[in-house]
Amino acid sequence: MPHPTPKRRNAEKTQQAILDAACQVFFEKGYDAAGTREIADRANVNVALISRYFGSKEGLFKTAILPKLNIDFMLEEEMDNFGQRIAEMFAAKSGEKQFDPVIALLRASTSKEAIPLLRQTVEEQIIKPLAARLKGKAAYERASLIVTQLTGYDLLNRIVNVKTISTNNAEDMTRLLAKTLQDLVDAS
Amino acid sequence: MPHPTPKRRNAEKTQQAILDAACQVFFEKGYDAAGTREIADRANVNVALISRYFGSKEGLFKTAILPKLNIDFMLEEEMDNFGQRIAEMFAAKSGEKQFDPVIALLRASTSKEAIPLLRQTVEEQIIKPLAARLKGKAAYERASLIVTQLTGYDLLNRIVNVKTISTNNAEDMTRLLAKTLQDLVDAS
DNA sequence: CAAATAAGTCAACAACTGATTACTTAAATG
DNA sequence: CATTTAAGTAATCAGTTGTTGACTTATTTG
Repeated sequence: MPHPTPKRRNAEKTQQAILDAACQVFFEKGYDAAGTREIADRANVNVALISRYFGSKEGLFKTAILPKLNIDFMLEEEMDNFGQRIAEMFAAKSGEKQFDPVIALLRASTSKEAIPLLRQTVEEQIIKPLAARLKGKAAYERASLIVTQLTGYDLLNRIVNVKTISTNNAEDMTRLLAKTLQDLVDAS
Repeated sequence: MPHPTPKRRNAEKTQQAILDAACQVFFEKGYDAAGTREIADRANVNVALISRYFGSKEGLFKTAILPKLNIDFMLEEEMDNFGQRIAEMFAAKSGEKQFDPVIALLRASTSKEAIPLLRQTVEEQIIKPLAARLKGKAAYERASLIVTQLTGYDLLNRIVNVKTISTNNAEDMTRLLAKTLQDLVDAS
Protein backbone atom coordinates (compact mmCIF):
# COMPACT_ATOMS: atom_id res chain seq x y z
CA MET A 1 0.00 0.00 0.00
CA PRO A 2 2.11 2.91 -1.20
CA HIS A 3 -0.69 5.44 -0.86
CA PRO A 4 -2.98 4.69 2.09
CA THR A 5 -4.19 8.27 2.04
CA PRO A 6 -3.54 9.35 -1.54
CA LYS A 7 -2.53 12.88 -0.51
CA ARG A 8 -4.93 15.74 -0.04
CA ARG A 9 -4.93 18.31 -2.79
CA ASN A 10 -4.30 21.88 -1.82
CA ALA A 11 -2.90 24.29 -4.36
CA GLU A 12 -1.91 26.88 -1.78
CA LYS A 13 0.07 24.47 0.35
CA THR A 14 1.69 22.99 -2.72
CA GLN A 15 2.82 26.39 -3.88
CA GLN A 16 4.19 27.14 -0.44
CA ALA A 17 6.04 23.84 -0.41
CA ILE A 18 7.60 24.72 -3.76
CA LEU A 19 8.58 28.16 -2.52
CA ASP A 20 10.18 26.74 0.61
CA ALA A 21 12.10 24.12 -1.32
CA ALA A 22 13.16 26.74 -3.87
CA CYS A 23 14.59 28.94 -1.13
CA GLN A 24 16.63 26.05 0.18
CA VAL A 25 17.97 24.92 -3.16
CA PHE A 26 18.67 28.40 -4.53
CA PHE A 27 20.42 29.17 -1.25
CA GLU A 28 22.55 26.07 -1.43
CA LYS A 29 23.37 25.98 -5.13
CA GLY A 30 22.77 29.36 -6.70
CA TYR A 31 20.54 30.03 -9.66
CA ASP A 32 22.03 28.02 -12.50
CA ALA A 33 22.99 24.97 -10.50
CA ALA A 34 19.58 24.75 -8.87
CA GLY A 35 17.54 22.29 -10.90
CA THR A 36 13.79 22.39 -11.15
CA ARG A 37 13.63 18.66 -10.61
CA GLU A 38 15.52 18.88 -7.34
CA ILE A 39 13.29 21.68 -6.13
CA ALA A 40 10.21 19.69 -7.02
CA ASP A 41 11.56 16.55 -5.34
CA ARG A 42 12.31 18.38 -2.11
CA ALA A 43 8.82 19.81 -2.14
CA ASN A 44 7.40 16.34 -2.78
CA VAL A 45 5.73 17.69 -5.84
CA ASN A 46 5.71 17.09 -9.56
CA VAL A 47 8.11 19.13 -11.67
CA ALA A 48 5.42 20.31 -14.01
CA LEU A 49 3.78 22.21 -11.19
CA ILE A 50 6.62 24.70 -11.13
CA SER A 51 5.79 25.80 -14.64
CA ARG A 52 2.10 25.73 -13.84
CA TYR A 53 2.28 27.89 -10.73
CA PHE A 54 5.26 30.14 -11.38
CA GLY A 55 5.59 30.15 -15.15
CA SER A 56 9.28 29.38 -15.18
CA LYS A 57 12.35 28.89 -13.06
CA GLU A 58 12.98 32.61 -13.25
CA GLY A 59 9.47 33.33 -12.05
CA LEU A 60 9.97 30.95 -9.17
CA PHE A 61 13.23 32.62 -8.20
CA LYS A 62 11.59 36.01 -8.30
CA THR A 63 8.69 34.91 -6.14
CA ALA A 64 10.69 32.84 -3.70
CA ILE A 65 13.84 34.84 -3.07
CA LEU A 66 13.43 38.51 -3.88
CA PRO A 67 10.70 39.27 -1.33
CA LYS A 68 12.88 37.89 1.44
CA LEU A 69 15.44 40.60 0.85
CA ASN A 70 14.70 43.20 3.45
CA ILE A 71 17.17 45.27 5.40
CA ASP A 72 14.65 47.33 7.32
CA PHE A 73 15.56 45.54 10.51
CA MET A 74 19.11 46.83 10.09
CA LEU A 75 17.91 50.39 9.86
CA GLU A 76 15.36 50.52 12.64
CA GLU A 77 17.75 51.42 15.40
CA GLU A 78 19.90 54.51 15.67
CA MET A 79 22.76 54.88 13.19
CA ASP A 80 25.49 55.95 15.61
CA ASN A 81 26.38 52.35 16.37
CA PHE A 82 25.49 50.93 12.95
CA GLY A 83 29.02 49.70 12.30
CA GLN A 84 29.26 47.70 15.49
CA ARG A 85 25.79 46.22 15.16
CA ILE A 86 26.22 45.12 11.57
CA ALA A 87 29.76 43.86 12.00
CA GLU A 88 28.64 41.67 14.87
CA MET A 89 25.67 40.46 12.91
CA PHE A 90 27.79 39.46 9.92
CA ALA A 91 30.37 37.81 12.14
CA ALA A 92 27.65 35.86 13.92
CA LYS A 93 26.14 34.43 10.79
CA SER A 94 29.54 33.32 9.52
CA GLY A 95 29.03 29.67 10.30
CA GLU A 96 25.30 29.58 9.66
CA LYS A 97 24.02 26.92 7.32
CA GLN A 98 20.43 28.09 7.42
CA PHE A 99 18.71 29.97 4.65
CA ASP A 100 19.99 33.49 4.16
CA PRO A 101 18.55 35.57 1.33
CA VAL A 102 21.79 37.53 0.96
CA ILE A 103 23.75 34.39 0.27
CA ALA A 104 21.03 33.14 -2.05
CA LEU A 105 21.29 36.35 -4.04
CA LEU A 106 25.06 36.31 -4.06
CA ARG A 107 25.10 32.74 -5.31
CA ALA A 108 22.87 33.94 -8.15
CA SER A 109 24.91 37.04 -8.82
CA THR A 110 26.81 35.58 -11.75
CA SER A 111 23.84 34.08 -13.57
CA LYS A 112 22.76 35.89 -16.67
CA GLU A 113 19.05 35.60 -15.98
CA ALA A 114 19.27 36.51 -12.31
CA ILE A 115 21.42 39.61 -12.67
CA PRO A 116 18.68 42.03 -13.75
CA LEU A 117 16.54 40.95 -10.81
CA LEU A 118 19.47 41.23 -8.48
CA ARG A 119 20.46 44.66 -9.74
CA GLN A 120 17.05 46.13 -9.17
CA THR A 121 16.79 44.59 -5.74
CA VAL A 122 20.17 45.91 -4.64
CA GLU A 123 19.40 49.38 -5.91
CA GLU A 124 15.85 49.70 -4.65
CA GLN A 125 15.70 47.47 -1.59
CA ILE A 126 19.16 47.92 -0.17
CA ILE A 127 21.19 50.93 -1.25
CA LYS A 128 18.27 53.31 -1.50
CA PRO A 129 16.82 52.75 1.98
CA LEU A 130 20.28 52.75 3.49
CA ALA A 131 21.20 56.03 1.79
CA ALA A 132 17.98 57.55 3.10
CA ARG A 133 19.19 56.93 6.64
CA LEU A 134 22.55 58.61 6.12
CA LYS A 135 22.90 62.27 6.97
CA GLY A 136 25.36 64.53 5.19
CA LYS A 137 26.73 64.64 1.67
CA ALA A 138 27.26 61.83 -0.81
CA ALA A 139 24.80 59.58 0.99
CA TYR A 140 24.32 57.33 -2.03
CA GLU A 141 28.03 56.92 -2.53
CA ARG A 142 28.63 56.09 1.13
CA ALA A 143 25.70 53.69 1.15
CA SER A 144 27.10 52.02 -1.95
CA LEU A 145 30.48 51.50 -0.33
CA ILE A 146 28.89 50.06 2.80
CA VAL A 147 26.99 47.62 0.64
CA THR A 148 30.02 46.69 -1.46
CA GLN A 149 32.04 46.04 1.68
CA LEU A 150 29.38 43.78 3.17
CA THR A 151 28.82 42.08 -0.17
CA GLY A 152 32.49 41.27 -0.60
CA TYR A 153 32.72 40.18 3.00
CA ASP A 154 29.87 37.70 2.68
CA LEU A 155 31.07 36.48 -0.71
CA LEU A 156 34.62 35.72 0.36
CA ASN A 157 33.73 34.58 3.85
CA ARG A 158 30.69 32.41 3.29
CA ILE A 159 30.76 31.42 -0.36
CA VAL A 160 34.40 31.23 -1.33
CA ASN A 161 35.23 30.33 2.27
CA VAL A 162 38.47 32.24 2.51
CA LYS A 163 40.08 31.08 5.73
CA THR A 164 41.84 34.31 6.68
CA ILE A 165 38.46 35.94 7.06
CA SER A 166 36.65 33.43 9.20
CA THR A 167 39.32 31.90 11.35
CA ASN A 168 42.15 34.31 11.96
CA ASN A 169 41.24 36.79 14.63
CA ALA A 170 37.51 37.26 14.82
CA GLU A 171 37.75 40.07 17.35
CA ASP A 172 40.12 42.19 15.28
CA MET A 173 38.09 41.45 12.20
CA THR A 174 34.84 42.57 13.75
CA ARG A 175 36.41 45.65 15.29
CA LEU A 176 37.99 46.74 12.01
CA LEU A 177 34.87 46.05 10.00
CA ALA A 178 32.77 47.99 12.53
CA LYS A 179 35.10 50.96 12.28
CA THR A 180 35.18 50.89 8.49
CA LEU A 181 31.40 50.82 8.29
CA GLN A 182 30.88 53.48 10.93
CA ASP A 183 33.36 55.81 9.22
CA LEU A 184 31.24 55.57 6.09
CA VAL A 185 28.11 56.29 8.10
CA ASP A 186 29.67 59.32 9.72
CA ALA A 187 31.67 60.63 6.76
CA SER A 188 30.70 64.04 5.47
CA MET B 1 38.71 25.17 -52.57
CA PRO B 2 37.92 25.43 -48.90
CA HIS B 3 41.46 24.70 -47.84
CA PRO B 4 44.06 26.22 -50.15
CA THR B 5 46.63 25.94 -47.38
CA PRO B 6 45.23 23.24 -45.13
CA LYS B 7 46.45 24.94 -41.95
CA ARG B 8 49.91 24.44 -40.54
CA ARG B 9 50.05 22.18 -37.53
CA ASN B 10 51.58 23.62 -34.42
CA ALA B 11 50.65 22.23 -31.05
CA GLU B 12 52.07 25.17 -29.14
CA LYS B 13 50.16 27.77 -31.10
CA THR B 14 47.01 25.70 -30.86
CA GLN B 15 47.32 25.51 -27.11
CA GLN B 16 47.89 29.24 -26.91
CA ALA B 17 44.85 29.88 -29.08
CA ILE B 18 42.77 27.75 -26.74
CA LEU B 19 44.12 29.58 -23.70
CA ASP B 20 43.37 32.97 -25.24
CA ALA B 21 39.87 31.97 -26.21
CA ALA B 22 39.32 30.45 -22.78
CA CYS B 23 40.29 33.72 -21.10
CA GLN B 24 37.80 35.59 -23.20
CA VAL B 25 34.91 33.21 -22.70
CA PHE B 26 35.50 32.64 -18.99
CA PHE B 27 35.76 36.39 -18.58
CA GLU B 28 32.51 37.01 -20.42
CA LYS B 29 30.40 34.16 -19.11
CA GLY B 30 31.87 32.76 -15.93
CA TYR B 31 32.83 29.16 -15.36
CA ASP B 32 29.59 27.24 -15.70
CA ALA B 33 28.15 29.19 -18.58
CA ALA B 34 31.36 28.96 -20.57
CA GLY B 35 31.01 26.01 -22.92
CA THR B 36 33.93 24.03 -24.21
CA ARG B 37 32.48 24.13 -27.71
CA GLU B 38 32.36 27.91 -27.72
CA ILE B 39 35.91 28.13 -26.49
CA ALA B 40 37.04 25.72 -29.18
CA ASP B 41 35.14 27.58 -31.88
CA ARG B 42 36.65 30.91 -30.93
CA ALA B 43 40.09 29.35 -31.04
CA ASN B 44 39.29 27.82 -34.43
CA VAL B 45 40.09 24.45 -33.02
CA ASN B 46 38.40 21.11 -32.49
CA VAL B 47 36.66 20.57 -29.13
CA ALA B 48 38.50 17.34 -28.46
CA LEU B 49 41.77 19.22 -28.26
CA ILE B 50 40.70 20.83 -25.01
CA SER B 51 40.53 17.45 -23.35
CA ARG B 52 43.72 16.41 -25.06
CA TYR B 53 45.81 19.37 -24.01
CA PHE B 54 44.27 20.40 -20.70
CA GLY B 55 42.55 17.25 -19.49
CA SER B 56 39.27 18.91 -18.68
CA LYS B 57 37.43 22.18 -18.54
CA GLU B 58 38.64 22.63 -14.98
CA GLY B 59 42.23 22.06 -16.07
CA LEU B 60 41.79 24.64 -18.79
CA PHE B 61 40.39 27.17 -16.34
CA LYS B 62 43.27 26.57 -13.99
CA THR B 63 45.87 27.00 -16.70
CA ALA B 64 44.25 29.94 -18.45
CA ILE B 65 42.95 32.14 -15.65
CA LEU B 66 44.73 31.52 -12.37
CA PRO B 67 48.23 32.53 -13.50
CA LYS B 68 46.90 35.88 -14.67
CA LEU B 69 45.95 36.80 -11.14
CA ASN B 70 48.79 38.92 -9.91
CA ILE B 71 48.59 41.98 -7.71
CA ASP B 72 52.28 42.63 -7.46
CA PHE B 73 51.96 45.71 -9.60
CA MET B 74 49.62 47.13 -6.99
CA LEU B 75 52.20 46.65 -4.26
CA GLU B 76 55.33 47.87 -5.96
CA GLU B 77 54.94 51.51 -5.06
CA GLU B 78 54.83 53.02 -1.59
CA MET B 79 51.80 52.24 0.56
CA ASP B 80 51.09 55.75 1.84
CA ASN B 81 48.95 56.55 -1.17
CA PHE B 82 47.68 53.02 -1.76
CA GLY B 83 44.04 54.01 -1.27
CA GLN B 84 44.12 56.76 -3.86
CA ARG B 85 46.03 54.70 -6.41
CA ILE B 86 43.77 51.68 -6.16
CA ALA B 87 40.55 53.65 -6.00
CA GLU B 88 41.49 55.46 -9.21
CA MET B 89 42.48 52.21 -10.84
CA PHE B 90 39.19 50.52 -10.01
CA ALA B 91 37.22 53.57 -11.10
CA ALA B 92 39.13 53.67 -14.38
CA LYS B 93 38.43 50.09 -15.31
CA SER B 94 34.73 50.52 -14.59
CA GLY B 95 33.67 50.67 -18.20
CA GLU B 96 36.32 48.33 -19.55
CA LYS B 97 35.15 45.44 -21.67
CA GLN B 98 38.58 43.90 -22.08
CA PHE B 99 39.76 40.82 -20.28
CA ASP B 100 40.25 41.30 -16.57
CA PRO B 101 41.30 38.30 -14.47
CA VAL B 102 39.54 39.67 -11.40
CA ILE B 103 36.22 39.75 -13.19
CA ALA B 104 36.87 36.33 -14.64
CA LEU B 105 37.45 34.95 -11.16
CA LEU B 106 34.44 36.74 -9.72
CA ARG B 107 32.21 35.37 -12.45
CA ALA B 108 33.45 31.93 -11.46
CA SER B 109 33.08 32.57 -7.75
CA THR B 110 29.75 30.78 -7.42
CA SER B 111 30.66 27.67 -9.39
CA LYS B 112 31.18 24.58 -7.32
CA GLU B 113 34.24 23.39 -9.19
CA ALA B 114 35.92 26.77 -9.38
CA ILE B 115 35.56 27.74 -5.72
CA PRO B 116 38.47 25.70 -4.36
CA LEU B 117 40.77 27.17 -6.99
CA LEU B 118 39.48 30.62 -6.29
CA ARG B 119 39.86 30.27 -2.54
CA GLN B 120 43.48 29.27 -2.74
CA THR B 121 44.26 32.02 -5.19
CA VAL B 122 42.66 34.70 -3.05
CA GLU B 123 44.44 33.50 0.05
CA GLU B 124 47.87 32.93 -1.41
CA GLN B 125 48.10 35.34 -4.31
CA ILE B 126 46.14 38.29 -2.99
CA ILE B 127 45.55 38.55 0.75
CA LYS B 128 48.90 37.11 1.77
CA PRO B 129 51.14 39.43 -0.31
CA LEU B 130 48.98 42.41 0.59
CA ALA B 131 49.17 41.62 4.31
CA ALA B 132 52.94 41.35 4.01
CA ARG B 133 53.06 44.98 2.90
CA LEU B 134 51.01 46.26 5.83
CA LYS B 135 52.81 47.49 8.92
CA GLY B 136 51.27 47.27 12.38
CA LYS B 137 48.88 44.89 14.03
CA ALA B 138 46.18 42.71 12.49
CA ALA B 139 47.73 42.93 9.05
CA TYR B 140 45.86 39.88 7.79
CA GLU B 141 42.54 41.18 9.01
CA ARG B 142 43.10 44.59 7.44
CA ALA B 143 44.25 43.02 4.19
CA SER B 144 41.16 40.84 4.19
CA LEU B 145 38.87 43.83 4.57
CA ILE B 146 40.63 45.68 1.77
CA VAL B 147 40.13 42.70 -0.46
CA THR B 148 36.49 42.23 0.52
CA GLN B 149 35.80 45.89 -0.19
CA LEU B 150 37.39 45.73 -3.63
CA THR B 151 35.73 42.41 -4.36
CA GLY B 152 32.29 43.72 -3.52
CA TYR B 153 32.99 46.89 -5.45
CA ASP B 154 33.90 45.04 -8.63
CA LEU B 155 31.07 42.56 -8.23
CA LEU B 156 28.33 45.13 -7.84
CA ASN B 157 29.83 47.67 -10.20
CA ARG B 158 30.96 45.55 -13.11
CA ILE B 159 29.01 42.30 -12.89
CA VAL B 160 25.69 43.19 -11.35
CA ASN B 161 26.01 46.65 -12.87
CA VAL B 162 24.46 48.57 -10.03
CA LYS B 163 23.86 52.06 -11.34
CA THR B 164 24.39 54.00 -8.14
CA ILE B 165 27.98 52.85 -8.12
CA SER B 166 29.04 53.66 -11.64
CA THR B 167 27.02 56.69 -12.59
CA ASN B 168 26.17 58.78 -9.58
CA ASN B 169 29.14 60.86 -8.52
CA ALA B 170 32.37 59.29 -9.61
CA GLU B 171 34.52 61.84 -7.80
CA ASP B 172 32.85 61.34 -4.43
CA MET B 173 32.89 57.61 -4.94
CA THR B 174 36.61 57.52 -5.69
CA ARG B 175 37.44 59.85 -2.84
CA LEU B 176 35.45 57.83 -0.31
CA LEU B 177 36.81 54.53 -1.53
CA ALA B 178 40.35 55.88 -1.38
CA LYS B 179 39.86 57.02 2.19
CA THR B 180 38.28 53.74 3.25
CA LEU B 181 41.16 51.76 1.80
CA GLN B 182 43.87 54.04 3.16
CA ASP B 183 42.36 53.92 6.65
CA LEU B 184 42.70 50.16 6.54
CA VAL B 185 46.30 50.46 5.37
CA ASP B 186 47.14 52.90 8.15
CA ALA B 187 45.05 51.34 10.94
CA SER B 188 46.94 50.02 13.93
C1' DC C 1 -25.30 11.48 -7.72
C1' DA C 2 -23.57 13.59 -12.18
C1' DA C 3 -21.08 17.13 -14.40
C1' DA C 4 -17.60 20.64 -14.26
C1' DT C 5 -13.44 22.32 -12.60
C1' DA C 6 -9.22 22.33 -10.49
C1' DA C 7 -4.91 19.62 -9.08
C1' DG C 8 -1.62 16.63 -10.02
C1' DT C 9 0.90 13.05 -13.09
C1' DC C 10 3.54 11.14 -16.89
C1' DA C 11 6.31 10.90 -20.72
C1' DA C 12 8.60 13.20 -23.85
C1' DC C 13 10.92 16.99 -26.46
C1' DA C 14 14.66 19.62 -28.02
C1' DA C 15 18.69 21.65 -26.72
C1' DC C 16 22.62 21.41 -24.47
C1' DT C 17 26.60 19.71 -21.46
C1' DG C 18 31.74 17.66 -20.94
C1' DA C 19 34.15 13.99 -22.47
C1' DT C 20 35.86 9.88 -25.33
C1' DT C 21 36.80 6.78 -29.12
C1' DA C 22 38.23 5.50 -33.49
C1' DC C 23 39.77 7.64 -37.30
C1' DT C 24 42.42 10.61 -40.85
C1' DT C 25 46.13 13.50 -42.11
C1' DA C 26 50.23 16.17 -41.64
C1' DA C 27 54.96 16.52 -40.04
C1' DA C 28 59.21 14.55 -38.39
C1' DT C 29 62.45 10.76 -38.32
C1' DG C 30 65.34 7.08 -40.16
C1' DC D 1 61.27 7.83 -49.87
C1' DA D 2 59.14 4.92 -46.22
C1' DT D 3 57.87 4.67 -41.65
C1' DT D 4 56.82 6.40 -37.28
C1' DT D 5 54.99 9.88 -34.45
C1' DA D 6 52.30 13.71 -33.48
C1' DA D 7 48.15 16.78 -34.55
C1' DG D 8 43.72 17.32 -35.69
C1' DT D 9 38.88 15.56 -36.92
C1' DA D 10 34.18 13.56 -36.75
C1' DA D 11 30.75 11.14 -34.58
C1' DT D 12 28.87 9.86 -30.61
C1' DC D 13 27.99 8.76 -25.69
C1' DA D 14 25.52 9.36 -21.53
C1' DG D 15 23.80 12.82 -18.90
C1' DT D 16 21.39 16.99 -17.85
C1' DT D 17 18.58 21.05 -18.52
C1' DG D 18 13.77 23.78 -18.55
C1' DT D 19 9.47 23.27 -20.42
C1' DT D 20 5.12 21.37 -22.49
C1' DG D 21 0.90 18.78 -23.87
C1' DA D 22 -2.01 15.09 -23.14
C1' DC D 23 -3.61 12.50 -19.63
C1' DT D 24 -5.71 10.93 -14.95
C1' DT D 25 -7.69 11.77 -10.60
C1' DA D 26 -9.57 14.29 -6.86
C1' DT D 27 -12.57 17.94 -5.30
C1' DT D 28 -16.28 20.98 -5.77
C1' DT D 29 -20.49 22.55 -7.84
C1' DG D 30 -25.27 22.16 -9.71
